[in-house]
Amino acid sequence: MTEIVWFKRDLRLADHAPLWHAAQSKRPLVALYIFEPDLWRAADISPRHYACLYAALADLARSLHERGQRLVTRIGDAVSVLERLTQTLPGFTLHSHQETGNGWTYARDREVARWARRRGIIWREYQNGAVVRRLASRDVWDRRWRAVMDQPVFPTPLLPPPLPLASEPLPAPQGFDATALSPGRRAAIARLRIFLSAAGEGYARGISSPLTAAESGSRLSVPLSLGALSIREVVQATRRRAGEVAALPADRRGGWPLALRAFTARLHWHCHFIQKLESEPRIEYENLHPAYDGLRGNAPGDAAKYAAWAAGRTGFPMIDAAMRSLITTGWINFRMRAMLVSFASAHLWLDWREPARHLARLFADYEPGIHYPQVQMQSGTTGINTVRIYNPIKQGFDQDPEGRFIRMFIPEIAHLPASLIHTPWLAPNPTPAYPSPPAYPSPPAYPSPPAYPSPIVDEAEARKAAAARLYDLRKSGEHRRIANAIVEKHGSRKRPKRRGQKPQARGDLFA
DNA sequence: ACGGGAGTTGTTGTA
DNA sequence: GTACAACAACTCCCG
Repeated sequence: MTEIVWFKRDLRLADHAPLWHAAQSKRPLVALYIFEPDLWRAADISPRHYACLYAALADLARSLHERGQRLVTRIGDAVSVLERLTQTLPGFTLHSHQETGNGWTYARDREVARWARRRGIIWREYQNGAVVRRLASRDVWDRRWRAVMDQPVFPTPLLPPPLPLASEPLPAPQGFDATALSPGRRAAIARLRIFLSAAGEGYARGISSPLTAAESGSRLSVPLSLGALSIREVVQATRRRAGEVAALPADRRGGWPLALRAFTARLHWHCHFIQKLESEPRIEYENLHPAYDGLRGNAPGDAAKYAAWAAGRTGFPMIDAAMRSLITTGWINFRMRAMLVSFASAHLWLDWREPARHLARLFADYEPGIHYPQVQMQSGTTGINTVRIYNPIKQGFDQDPEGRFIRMFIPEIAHLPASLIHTPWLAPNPTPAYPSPPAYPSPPAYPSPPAYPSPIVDEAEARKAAAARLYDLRKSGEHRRIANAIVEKHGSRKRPKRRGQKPQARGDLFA
């Protein structure tokens, strides 16, 4: 009898319930990763995800090796790979975390479950963080989150020696350097230390502007999405740091109390959002609130608008800089993500599904359980959140007053002064802005980049039209009736602000 | 952690 | 010193 620990998006050895329990049996143990070619062809998955995964797997393999074990990699769809393993390992128990992934992994898990039942193989699935499978009610969810995070982490168990099983080598990733995103566990732990000891002090202040967010944010989203760190490990490390800070004299605490509070709140929302997709997987494909069905996405110019948005060529500098930055680095801060979605869904009045898949492919830290609830929230299709339409010009003035971020990613307008860089269409000579052609006739050394486009919509007009349509829809009693049911199922149970407001579940950003 | 307008309060400059 | 306009800063509310 053998224990197989199937690693998915939980690429670590510590705080790993499946590995811990499998190791307690003292039976032979196989640490398995299955490379599933079909998954990597899905519309929301891209080579940059693979580059990150590959780095985190390499780290995992190294850790297993140091503990006298080995990572076994196999290629194929999960059921065939497992079926083949039954020939070498006649009896085994399969251990893995419950995965709240995309529709593809959900379907795959159901096939694996069916296969395991048919073959009489036991598949033990362990809860992932505070995300509860078959959650009956949101009412007790917060308390459960706390209980999970209060539990000590599972230590890395002692592992038995590996079985002589061959690995199939995985393809090398291409075209994306994941190093700066610290995908693997060692890099992630190093980043966590720096964040909690130094970089994170400006967290609350720094995460709004794309100029400062990369340094003052935790930069842990990629390793968290791959499970190279568990949320509980990060929560507990943050609590330990909060204890240290509290022990300092009040005038030596600096920005830390605020920073750590804000960070902890986000760690809490991490599971909170994933729970929404776990409870209602259809929101990857369908509007949470049906009143928005068919509302957008059937106008003649949509394809061109989408293409301009997706390439960072809308003519709105802050939108385009954010998109191009994301394309280049695989990461952008939360506010810019919200702005990008809001612009596609409100100003351009596009259905959120294609934009969501585009962003999923670009976000190296793509976490389906966070992505789809967030996209729907910023698109207004949850029906329970206040409509939030970002003005990209205002965001530019607020978050990048001097235009430094814009200049980094939009060379076409880098020459404009700060007073014009957020509204290049107001510049005296909006189109060319390129050095006049050289006097000699030979072909130019550098292909001259295309001119920066004019804005593809009128900002104020588009925003007002979108707001009017959304608010109009929300007026109906039918809309409200359904929204109340949605709040009951998904809404945060945090108390509303004091001052004797109605004690109902909040329908705001955090719901 | 939406934006913008209206209304309110606070500050400054001027006669 | 007082009166008051002009304007900034802030809160509240609604789409």
